[in-house]
Amino acid sequence: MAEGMLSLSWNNHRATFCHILSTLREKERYTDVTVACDGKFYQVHKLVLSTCSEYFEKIFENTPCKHPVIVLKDVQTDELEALLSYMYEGAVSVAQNDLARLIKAAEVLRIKGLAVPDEPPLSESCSKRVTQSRNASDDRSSPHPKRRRREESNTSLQGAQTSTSPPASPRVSSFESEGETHHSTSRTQSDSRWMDQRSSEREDQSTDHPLDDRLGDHTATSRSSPTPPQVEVMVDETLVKEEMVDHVDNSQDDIVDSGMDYGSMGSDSRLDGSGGGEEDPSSQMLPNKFEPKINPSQGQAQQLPDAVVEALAGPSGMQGWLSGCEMPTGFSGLEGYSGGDGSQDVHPPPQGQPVSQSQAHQLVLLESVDQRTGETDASGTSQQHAVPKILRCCQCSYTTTNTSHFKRHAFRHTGEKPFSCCFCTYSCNQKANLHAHIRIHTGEKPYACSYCPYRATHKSSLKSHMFKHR
DNA sequence: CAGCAGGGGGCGC
DNA sequence: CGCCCCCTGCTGA
Repeated sequence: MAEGMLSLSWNNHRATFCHILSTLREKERYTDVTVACDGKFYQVHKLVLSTCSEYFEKIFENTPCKHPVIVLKDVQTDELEALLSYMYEGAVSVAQNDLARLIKAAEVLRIKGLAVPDEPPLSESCSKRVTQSRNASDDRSSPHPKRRRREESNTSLQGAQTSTSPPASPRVSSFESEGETHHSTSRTQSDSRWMDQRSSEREDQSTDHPLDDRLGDHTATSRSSPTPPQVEVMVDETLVKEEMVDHVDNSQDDIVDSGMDYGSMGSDSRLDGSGGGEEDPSSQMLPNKFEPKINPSQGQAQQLPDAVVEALAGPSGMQGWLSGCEMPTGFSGLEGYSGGDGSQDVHPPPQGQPVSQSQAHQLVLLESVDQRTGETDASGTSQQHAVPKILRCCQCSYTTTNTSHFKRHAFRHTGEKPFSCCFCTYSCNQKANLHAHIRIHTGEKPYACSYCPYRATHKSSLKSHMFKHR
């Protein structure tokens, strides 16, 4: 269900991080190492130093004390200051005359990106974008990881960072490029942008979902089967940093666990919702065809009362948010009473999987009752009588003769809300309700009072308003 | 005011 | 007969 997974990007993450790091250094907050150089002391952070230099990293590994003092002898203060600025900010301005001296110091300290090839945390795609943003003169950039590996295989790390070779460009160039890239792909100030972003993120997904689509029949745009997260994209190289899909997977695992808990909780506590008290005793007699076939925990779900079922569907609205302006992710055709009309599950079940058809049956058990004989017919095949069948919900006392209403009612128990607002996270199970909801975004107030300028979004509001005039 | 859910009726197959 | 739309009323904030 890749459609339900969103990749959250902090637009200015790198810039913010660098800025905060520099600020912390200026304020000497959280510093845990002192670098002494030519009589001067610099309060810095192990994390930063070890990140930017394996030299420092090894020093800290072999220095268990909490706040070591590192005395640098072969480095001058201006060089150290430049290198610190480089490490904290990713960039430093240096006079051309001082460049060789700075590189020399960087070599001594094995500063990544300057004297030592930096590790490639960037994804390949990200690297490509960075590369594309560079001009020809940017050959100074850090060696490409693959090329670097070759070099490392032939020479020592020290040898690879030859002083004769041009100094690797500071990572800041990469940061800036990445930052711009993220800006272009992750702005989420509006849901429409979010839609665009998501559609652009998945290049293979060519279908946009304009409002009309959303308001229209979702069958045409629904996805019949959930697709796994974009793992194949993640496995390649190191996209983890950017896409965070692995985190989503983990969260899904968590959801699985919680779902199991919910299931056991529901079966134990029997929190009776609205339908509990009025539940038809006959509903307890489950036809064999509705016996749970998936696993025990899912079978428990079928016994859940409305409140629990709806809680399983997710009270936070996150699912709706996850679906966002996308089409609902999971697709749950409620076989037997949905008629394959493209009912969609925007509330993924706690297992992190869309409600399968069989699962849906487990969530809501519906049976038809012959009005004259009173015989139940779960398969809905007793049509030899002309009289309308009474469709009775097994989860509550709802009865109707209208199959459409019956199916619609089933949404209440399955938690399906196929109609999602393209302006916010709201979703509902009736299109008309979505229309009414969208009025709060559009400001439309179609119901005008004929006696005063009052206008209402709901006709019932107007009706109550009209009492004032009577 | 906004959300929710059920009823009625038109329309097409 | 089923789908879809609109209407309506109830409820809670």
